[in-house]
Parts: sequence; structure tokens; C-alpha cells
Amino acid sequence: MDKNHTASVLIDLSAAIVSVRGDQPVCLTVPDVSEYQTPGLPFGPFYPDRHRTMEIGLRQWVIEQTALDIGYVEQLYTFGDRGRRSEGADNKKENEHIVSVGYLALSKQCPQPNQWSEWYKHFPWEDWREGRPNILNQQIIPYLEAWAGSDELRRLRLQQAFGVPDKTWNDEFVLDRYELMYEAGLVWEACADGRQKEKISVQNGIAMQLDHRRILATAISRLRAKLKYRPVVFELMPSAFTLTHVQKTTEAILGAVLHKQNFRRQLAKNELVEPTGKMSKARGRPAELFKFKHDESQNTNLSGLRIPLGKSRNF
Amino acid sequence: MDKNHTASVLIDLSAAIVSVRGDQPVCLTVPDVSEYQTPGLPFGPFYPDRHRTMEIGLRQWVIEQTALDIGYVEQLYTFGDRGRRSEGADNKKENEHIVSVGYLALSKQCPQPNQWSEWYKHFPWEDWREGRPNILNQQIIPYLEAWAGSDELRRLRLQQAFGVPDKTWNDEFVLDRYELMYEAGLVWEACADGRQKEKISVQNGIAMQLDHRRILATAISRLRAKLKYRPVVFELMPSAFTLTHVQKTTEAILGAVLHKQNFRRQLAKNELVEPTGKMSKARGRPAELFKFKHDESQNTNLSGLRIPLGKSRNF
DNA sequence: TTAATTATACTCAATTTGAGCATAATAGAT
DNA sequence: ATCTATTATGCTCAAATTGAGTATAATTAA
Repeated sequence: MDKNHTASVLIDLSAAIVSVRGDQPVCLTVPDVSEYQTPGLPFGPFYPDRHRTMEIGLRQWVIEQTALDIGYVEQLYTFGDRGRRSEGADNKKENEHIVSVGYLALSKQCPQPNQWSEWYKHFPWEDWREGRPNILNQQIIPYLEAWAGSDELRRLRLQQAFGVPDKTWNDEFVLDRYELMYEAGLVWEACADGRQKEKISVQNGIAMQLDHRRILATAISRLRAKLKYRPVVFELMPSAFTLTHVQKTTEAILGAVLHKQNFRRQLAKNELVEPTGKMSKARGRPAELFKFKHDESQNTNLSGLRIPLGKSRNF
Repeated sequence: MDKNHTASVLIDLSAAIVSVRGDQPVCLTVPDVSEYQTPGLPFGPFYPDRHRTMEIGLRQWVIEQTALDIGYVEQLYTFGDRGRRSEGADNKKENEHIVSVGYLALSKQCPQPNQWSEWYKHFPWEDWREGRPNILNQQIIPYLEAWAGSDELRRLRLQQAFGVPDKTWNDEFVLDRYELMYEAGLVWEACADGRQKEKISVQNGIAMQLDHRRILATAISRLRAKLKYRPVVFELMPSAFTLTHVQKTTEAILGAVLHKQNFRRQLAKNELVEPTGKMSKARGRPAELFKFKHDESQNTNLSGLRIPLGKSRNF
């Protein structure tokens, strides 16, 4: 085994810090500085001599920079091909090889509204709560069909990621869909990376710096999947909440509507919440306020919500 | 955001290359060179200027070093605290900060038997196929109980990871269990890293170099989880196989026995296999030979085996 | 008082799961 | 030949879970 390493790299810890504002999932972004006016995820370098683990390093600079209380943190993926730039087309020092380690963090609050960017502005095709997004049939699918042409492999990937023409939409394939659009040159980042010569005509969601939209797509995929077998929603909820509030938050993340009674049945069966005795006051009948029945341990083994997906998911 | 990186690191790509030999899951290891005679996982450096992505880099040196046909490759986790060594207690250059990116790879064959190490020699408490392993009640649990003492958090973690005293064993918590044993000083690596002064008396599974047993634990956790929702078993099967063979392979990985008829019902329902027309010849009644009904695309969206876990899992 | 709104209780058929029994086809022993 | 051990496969059945309703209760705003 060759142990003479010749290439050293710098490590960036990038964080998709997620919260929910109203009925919109949001993500902390940093003001755009580049010429392209694209927002980016917050990131900071990893100093291996200062922090024992990368998660400690991440928490450190998140606290320093944002003063946010992030309870839940999870490593997502390590990308070795950062900006995926083709050679020389950049103003960065070329010797600086950067590996980015993406993290997902969840925050109960999201102050300073302008610092938080709504997920579905970057991924308009991922929000199915009002039915199938128009952008799919009007823009994305036709372009992708043309891109696939008669290439059998491309058509299969298209079918599995976007469910065309007959399969159903899978809410967890956010990353697959984004990657496919990237490859097909349907997102701005593909131009920036030099894969696409001309600027694309349609704006398929707001672009982000470097590979940040890819990291956010990974975060959404992971969070949507996790929601179904671990009670992570409660990391996004205040200490007391109504059952409808939990449901709305879940629906926001999944980008889909759920059957109310069945959702509550799952909560009840898994004993995830307990009543506080207090009531909420809103428009209609007051709802009981609940709190999360947490296990004291962070790394809990509760069964999460087995999401009974409502209808209107395919077409 | 502070962009003046001061610390550069080297990246090692470590691979848990998994296969199944007979009824034992195995993992490719490299001959032991250290004074401790402990085997290690194969690993190689990542050269960012030579390989566009880390996965490409990994495949490259696996092909070069092992000449193995690994189809399935998946990134596991990136560890920033490698050997987790306390300061100065090592013969390595202290300035060399190494970050290891762990990968899981699956191989259909495993030639050169002595290069492959059986999982359950490193994790004897994880194989429940013959019932609850004796080592749990005889060694591990008593030590962990003592370590936990009256610390409430420790007791909760113990309960959730090992299911003591009343909860059930969860086959996916391999990493949680290993980490707990590491913290409690119950595995050799804890000594090596200087967390434990004296050598531990009992050998709780064969140790590995650096953090390699932790990477293997991560691999086992991930593979056990994945098996239940993606048809990854077939990455470990030859082109034609009997249904019993699939089941034995699945059981080997899960470390648990399954209900035969229900297992086959799942395979049938999900249309994961199709008959080849040929028959196997063995001791009893000949079994039909099947092949995996693959979707041509690697990144397939098949539903995997929803594992109906047999009984005898708790106690 | 009425309408609109929201919450919650309860029902019911269809499906899926967990666990079992019964039968079929082979090799090897008697 | 025929019995026995062994493995494969078909079929049943009750319990649990899911998907999708209907009905009713408690509020606010008009």
C-alpha cells in the first residue's frame, strides 16, 4: 500500500442548517458575494489540531457565526469534487484542493428572516403539496426527454428519478433528480462549472454557490428519508405544539400532504408525544398542546413516523 | 467567514470490501505489520489532482491492489479523528493530520481465503443465528453495567444499544454498540488509543488497526439497514442462485434467522428474481435456479427485501 | 344564531405480516 | 423397492397495519 501521500487538501465543513418558518422549510444562507449574486451555504474550515472531531469543529463555528441553537447534527456526505470545475476556468488558486464535508443541522428557530432561504425556491419541482408542480411538465421533463433521446440508460435513470412516464414520484430522490438535471445542463451550476456552454434559458430554481445546491439536495433527501423512521421532526418544533403543527412541519419537509387521522394514529401508536394539559387558541376549535416524549438520550431509538402517504402523489 | 485555512490534511480512503463465503460474511483485510499483530482494512491515499472524485480514486486503487470486481460502492462516513490517539503516544509524525473516508464495497467473489476476515470474529456479539451469543451475558453486559453504574445517561444508552434489560435487540445498532464498548474500554482499540491504561483481560473480538473496526462496524450497520429497503444482496450473489442461497446470504449479513416462506413471499411480491429454467442439484429436493431481475440501471429503485424478522430475537 | 373553521373520535375494508401446516422431489440407506 | 432424511415449495389463517372514510365537538367571526 502506497503511503507516500503527495497531495494534501483543505477541508471545508459546509452546513445545511434547516428550520421551518410557517409552512416553508428554510435553510440558512450567507449573503451573496460573487458576481453571480448566488447565495451559498455557510461553511468554515476544519482545523484538525484545534478540534478533535469534525462535528465539534462544525458546532464551534456555527455557534461563533450564527449564535444558533442547533441540537441535531448529522454528517451527510464528503465531496471530493467541490465546484466540479473544468480546468483553469476559475479565479481560485489551482493548487488549493478543497474537499467539502456536508452536514445537516436542525434548528428550532430561524431569526433574521432574510438570512434564511426557502427550500422550494431552489427546488420548485420538489413541493407537491399543491399538486404536481407545473414546472415539471412545462419545463423540466420535456428538456430531460430531449436530453435522454434514445439512450436507454438515460431513459431508465429519468424514469427512476422523475417517475416518467408511468412510475410514481418518490420524494426521497431529491439528489438523484438534481444530479440528473445537472448532467443534462438544466441547472445554472452546470454552466458555472463549464459543462454547459451557453447559459440556460429557464431558471430552474435559484442557483447556489459551488456545490451548495447539491449539498442542500442531499440534506433534503436525507431528512425526508429519516423522518419516516426517526422522530427528527421534533428537532424542528418548539417545546409545546399542536398535532396539526407537527403535521404541517412534516408536510413541509416531505413536500406532500398527509392524511390527518392516520398521521395522528402513528403519533399515538409510537407514543412520541404526551399532552401538556394546556390548549392552543386559534381560529377554530382549540387544539391540545403536546410535548415530545423524549428519551433523555439524544441518540434515541424511537420509531419515528411511518408516513402514510396521502393520495395525489402520482400525477 | 474565515477563509484563511491554516491546516491542511491528508485523506485516506479506507474500504470495507465485503463478500460472503459459505455462511460467513467476510471482509478483505491486509496482512498485519504492526507489533500488535492486528489486521487492518485496505486503504490508500486520495490524490485530488489525479482523480476527479473520491469514489473514482477508491475504485482505482482497489482494482490495482486487489484485482477484484467490486460493483457496488457506497461512501460510509468521514472520520476526522482517525486513531483517536491522545497526544504524543504514537510513533507517527504528529503534524500529519489524516482524515479517513470510509467506503463500503461489495464483491461477489472472495479468492485467497486467508486475506478475508470473518465479520463475527471481530464482532462475536453480532451473530444471533444460533441464538443469543453467550459472550453478551457472560462478558459484555456485566462489564457495561458496571461501567454505567448509576449514570442515568449511560444506562439509557446501554438500554438502547444492547436492549438491556427489557428492550429488544436491534440488528442495525452495530456502530452504537461498538462505540459504547470503546468508551467503556471493553475493546482493545481503546487501550491502543490510550483511553484505557491496562490491557483488557478478555478479548472481545479480534481488534483491528487504527479506527478500522469502527469503519467495519459502520459498514455492517449500513449494510444491514440497506438490505431491508434495497436489493443489495444480489451484489453478493453469483449470476444464478437458489432462493435458499439468497436467504442464507441475507441471514449471514443480518446475523439472524428468517422465516423461509415469508422471505420468499417478499422476493416474489417485489419481483426481484426470475427463474432461469435450470435446477440446482444438492442433497434434498432440487431447487430452481433464479437470477436477479435487474433494471439495467445500477442506481435502481427496487424495493428491497422487507425483512420479516423471525422470532428468538429478544432473549 | 349561523357559518366557517379546526379538532378529534370512530369505522371499515383491503392489505400486509407473522407463523404455521401440508405436500413434493430428490439422495442415500436398508 | 421402500423407507428416511433433507430440502423445496404451495397454501392457509389469524392478527396487525394501512388507507380512506364519516361523524361529531368546540371554537371564532359575521
